[in-house]
Amino acid sequence: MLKNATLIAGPTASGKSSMALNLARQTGGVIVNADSMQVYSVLRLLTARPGPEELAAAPHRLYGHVHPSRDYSTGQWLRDVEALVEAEDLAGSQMIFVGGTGLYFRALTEGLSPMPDIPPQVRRAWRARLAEEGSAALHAILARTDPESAERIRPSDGQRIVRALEVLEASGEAIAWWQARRSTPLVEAASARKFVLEPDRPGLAEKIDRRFARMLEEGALEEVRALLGLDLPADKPAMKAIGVRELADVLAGRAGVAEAAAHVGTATRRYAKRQMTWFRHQLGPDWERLPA
RNA sequence: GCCCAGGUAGCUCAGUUGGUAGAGCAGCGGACUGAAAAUCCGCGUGUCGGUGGUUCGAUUCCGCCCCUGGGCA
Repeated sequence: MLKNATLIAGPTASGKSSMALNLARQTGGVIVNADSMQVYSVLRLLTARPGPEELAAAPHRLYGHVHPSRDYSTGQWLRDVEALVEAEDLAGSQMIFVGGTGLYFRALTEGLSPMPDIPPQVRRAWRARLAEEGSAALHAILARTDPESAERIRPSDGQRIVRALEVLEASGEAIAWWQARRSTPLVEAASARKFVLEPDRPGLAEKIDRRFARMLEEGALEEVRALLGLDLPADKPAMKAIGVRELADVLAGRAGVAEAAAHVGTATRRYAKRQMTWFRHQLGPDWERLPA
């Protein structure tokens, strides 16, 4: 278990990366990415991953190390962190986890339930049925096979319904059975310094727009062109990064740059709002809230 | 200056044969255990341009004024 780690959570564009960098410079610590999109290799600009200067100023780990064709996940990230600590013998060093994915922080400090591997064909089959039959029909199936989970999951929440169904089919056990247990947390919460950045909304909205303008100047369109060149299925997580669909529309001539920028702004503000809601209620009072 | 059209939510607009109003978008609140930048749920936030008048009652009808767009001069 890692002691004395530093955790920095915050909504997108709140300045958490530079806070982590400053801290790493002072302490000689290692920065570890806790953001579900910054793991993907081709999306450096669009996911606001640290650039060459930042990377040179302090060690950064788990950034851009995943090919977008892969289905990454919280569990995979946790295993990557574990392997990293092992491989580089980081247990005694200052580790700084930074990112915007609340679930990753929870997995880190509270552990994650063990889950069965899902055979790809099982996953594909349920997803296909979701697309064809709709979430309510699958919820009805879940109500028969795993009534407890069906009770907790809304009939409209297709993603969670499919998850419950695939875990049940792959393992023969209900997802609640798996979730009742938890792995030992990787990070000792009590000795960790935990920060949440809480920017004011209007200021954040401005920063989001300025940042996207900069992304465009630096070549975000080319980045999306490269991603599209991989010809990946639309349901790959990397394809869902904010800006991919919008800039794909620009490349295809379906939208202008200004229109795309407006849509990206809206989507990013909503994302930041969801992040802030998550941090507000899902992270405990032991997290120090910092105005940003 | 005159003649039209319009002024209703942050934006674009609907509507009320007179009983203080509702859509879309934006926004806000919330849920969250391997897709989490995902997925899902909930919520109109309003001097109906201003001011007089008619009326039990005006955002609605009438007068005047202001503003915006178009036309004629």
